[in-house]
Amino acid sequence: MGLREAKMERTRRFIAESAFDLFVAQGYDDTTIEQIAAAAEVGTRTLYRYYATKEALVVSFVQNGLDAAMEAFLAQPDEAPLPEALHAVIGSVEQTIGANSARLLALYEIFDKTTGLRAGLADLCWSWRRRLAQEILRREGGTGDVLFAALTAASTMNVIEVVVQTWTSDGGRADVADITRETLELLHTKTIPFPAAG
Amino acid sequence: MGLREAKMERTRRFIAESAFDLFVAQGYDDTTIEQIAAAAEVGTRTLYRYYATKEALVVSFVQNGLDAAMEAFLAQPDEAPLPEALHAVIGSVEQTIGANSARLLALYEIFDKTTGLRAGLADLCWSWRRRLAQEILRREGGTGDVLFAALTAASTMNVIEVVVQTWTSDGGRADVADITRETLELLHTKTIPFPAAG
DNA sequence: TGCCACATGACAGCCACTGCCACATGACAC
DNA sequence: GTGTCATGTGGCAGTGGCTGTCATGTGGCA
Repeated sequence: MGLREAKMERTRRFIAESAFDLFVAQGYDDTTIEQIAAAAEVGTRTLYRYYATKEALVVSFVQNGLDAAMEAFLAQPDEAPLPEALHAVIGSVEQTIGANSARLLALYEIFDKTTGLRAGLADLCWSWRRRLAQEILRREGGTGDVLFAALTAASTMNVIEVVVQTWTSDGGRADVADITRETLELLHTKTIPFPAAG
Repeated sequence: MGLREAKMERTRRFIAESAFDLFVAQGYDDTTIEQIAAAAEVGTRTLYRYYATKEALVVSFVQNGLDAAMEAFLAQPDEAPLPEALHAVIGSVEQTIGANSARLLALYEIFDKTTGLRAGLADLCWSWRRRLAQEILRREGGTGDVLFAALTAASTMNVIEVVVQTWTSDGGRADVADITRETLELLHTKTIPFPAAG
């Protein structure tokens, strides 16, 4: 990697960090792009070359975690049983939470206080879920049914949501491993009451 | 209902219609609020009193359909079995599709061409799903587990998504009843491969 | 060292959205 | 009908997110 790319990567990270700090300190809505750019020591035009929207500055942190989870899934060989591959996803999430607990708590506080950010988060989860469904379909040989893949992906996303939600609402005190274990156990004890076909 | 409220309701509808027509004719991004306000014969300031954001002008149509579906669920007595209540939701969606086929197709074309609208739609589905999970939890006496409610709501939302997706991607030619029947049948033939608890 | 590609940042401008205020118009009492 | 009040309406100025464009500066490479 050349000196140029390295500097850009550093700048990219610094911008996100600066934005994050400002959001925590004075809230998302009350922070302007100009302030972030000033704190990150770049022009506003440059900032927009790194992050397309203000929302992206917040969402990028969650995106990084979800990207890692997707990579963990793709790292599993296609021959491995699907539940095992999905377990790798959950494992990646556990690891992400463990490695960024403080930041995650602050992050979810920002999301909580800023209703306008919910859409961006929902969209991110939606895209990720869609992507996972595609990959599941590919693993199954491309001949599997779409609904099965969609439901499986949705369930996985749901586990992640519930785990993160439980963990954060507890203030991050509980052990993530305990929460996921309990959540996954619940998954096996209950069945979804699907409505009957007309 | 007084003369005043009636006029406001008419205005409200007329604004959404005008916006919809413009979006179809020249695209979402290329339509300004001023144009919509002019077409609806109101001031821009007034328009914002009816719809908080430009996005809301599009999303409101989907929202109406989801609202009806939620009402159909709530109309079921608490004593009715859950699958039956959920079936009422699907039924409501079927009905909505049948009664607004032309508009729905145009609507989803707008969503397709405008990537920026995806977030609003995802957020809407997210809120609805969350609400449904709450109501399921309430039906079960409030003592049920959160994950079960969340998964059930997610599955229901998934069925709706898949049905609508299948129907629209077919150009609205197929019979909605056939699609839902096949979708619900699939739900019973496959089980989700939940990962094992750690 | 000179050239090129490209990252940067300043400036002007668009447009979604908001606060504020004057005005008009239903609703209601008399 | 008429006065009065509550409330819907719309204009105007302003904020801030975001974009196109262009001159400038800097790393990369011959």
